[in-house]
Amino acid sequence: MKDITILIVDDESRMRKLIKDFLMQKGYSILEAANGEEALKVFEENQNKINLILLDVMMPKLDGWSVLRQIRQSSKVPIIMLTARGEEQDELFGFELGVDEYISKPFSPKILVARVDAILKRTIGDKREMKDYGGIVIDPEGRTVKVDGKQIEMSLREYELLKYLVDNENIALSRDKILNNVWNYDYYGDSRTIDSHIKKIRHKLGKKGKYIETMRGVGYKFEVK
Amino acid sequence: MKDITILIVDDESRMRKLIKDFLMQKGYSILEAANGEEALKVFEENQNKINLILLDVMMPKLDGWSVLRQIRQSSKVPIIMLTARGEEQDELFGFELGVDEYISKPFSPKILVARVDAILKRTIGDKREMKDYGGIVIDPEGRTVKVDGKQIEMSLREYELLKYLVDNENIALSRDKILNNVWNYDYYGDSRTIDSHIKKIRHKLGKKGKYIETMRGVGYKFEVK
DNA sequence: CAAAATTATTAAAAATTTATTAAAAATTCA
DNA sequence: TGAATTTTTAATAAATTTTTAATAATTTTG
Repeated sequence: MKDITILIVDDESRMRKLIKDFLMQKGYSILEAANGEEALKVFEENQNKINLILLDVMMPKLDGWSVLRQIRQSSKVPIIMLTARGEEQDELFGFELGVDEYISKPFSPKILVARVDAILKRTIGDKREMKDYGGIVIDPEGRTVKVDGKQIEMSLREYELLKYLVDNENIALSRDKILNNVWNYDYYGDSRTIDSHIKKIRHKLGKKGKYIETMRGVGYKFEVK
Repeated sequence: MKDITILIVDDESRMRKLIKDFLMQKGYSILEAANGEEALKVFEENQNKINLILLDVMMPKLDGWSVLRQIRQSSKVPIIMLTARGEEQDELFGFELGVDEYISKPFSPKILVARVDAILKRTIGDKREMKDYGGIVIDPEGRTVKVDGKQIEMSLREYELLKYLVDNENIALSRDKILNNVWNYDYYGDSRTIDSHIKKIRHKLGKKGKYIETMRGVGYKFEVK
């Protein structure tokens, strides 16, 4: 699961900070808004990367319900409402508008994190980050490589070497650098071993093997041509 | 829908009746208890079929907190606490003890029903959900594994290891990660022990054993092929 | 252009990693 | 406690990967 962003909307900065700290600790990226208007602005600007919204009900300028309604016109992003006690009568109303969950203040951080996790799990599942380098698709989580949609088998060193090359796309890498990064720092072997692997990788990549360019006297470079 | 049973614990019979009427109307089965002691007795006798408890805090003989504590020693059944206004300061304390939700009196029946529905949805609703991984069906509640409809016996470690693998479907898991997650963090043993278990699991899965892929130099990966 | 330097290719040796098997140790359960 | 089961260890076999070494091909340089 990679880079999940949560928007926290609350007028109390102390509350925002509290929630932010806990969620960041769990590895989530955070965006903040201090009122309804700001929330809509931030949401609009980052719509594509926001995975969940924590939305306070009681806020100046534009309250949570209004924000909720606006957002629901264009998005199904999961929303958790933060309600102060005594606002319960509105809850039913909220469910109809597509609120996914309520958390009433004061709440324990544990509860908050648990609910956030639960909702994200059932909405995003796993959003994996696969990169496409001109038809070479690498899935780092699954450690797989596909060329034109067909998976190819790669050994550990082959995979790591290819990964290192594509991670440094368009950058010429010296043999030394490659050895230090793909092999252990204390590797003493022949630097010819790189060639062997490059050979095999190129072969497995087929036509796209030419993306690995030989930099004579230096090393290699990955470049989509 | 399966027969869902809710235990209502409150010393006021009028209150019990009110809640009961609404919930029965929604199709739930109801059990009642008029005080803490009775609640524990009823719970013990019907533990297996009770899906949720509505628990009043203020009661003679044995108050709600004590009942909560007792029940939490043996069960994770969802519990909603009914608090009178002014008891809010105890809530944080309650969440730590495993309270799922609070509703403060007086409340609207609609709210009550909405919360009950919401909690049941996320507890029974998705928990009973068995997952099917290409013919391997896992029921986390029953801790059972079926392959092509036939149940297979699995030891603790085998089950946990398989569960960890399928929970991380399509993700390559290093031996370290596996050890840290399936075994204790302080496990010092040989990492070869993983192989032994993998061997056994694969054997038990029969043809589908090949879903557990060896990631040479890394670890293993579960992938339905 | 020829020699030198560098990389590609090939095949085989060496090293590493995993699978398998069986037995020992630990744990559970009646 | 003792039997049964589970888990771990250990040893060996098997499979795969990595490295090495030797030769060929290519590029650079004087």
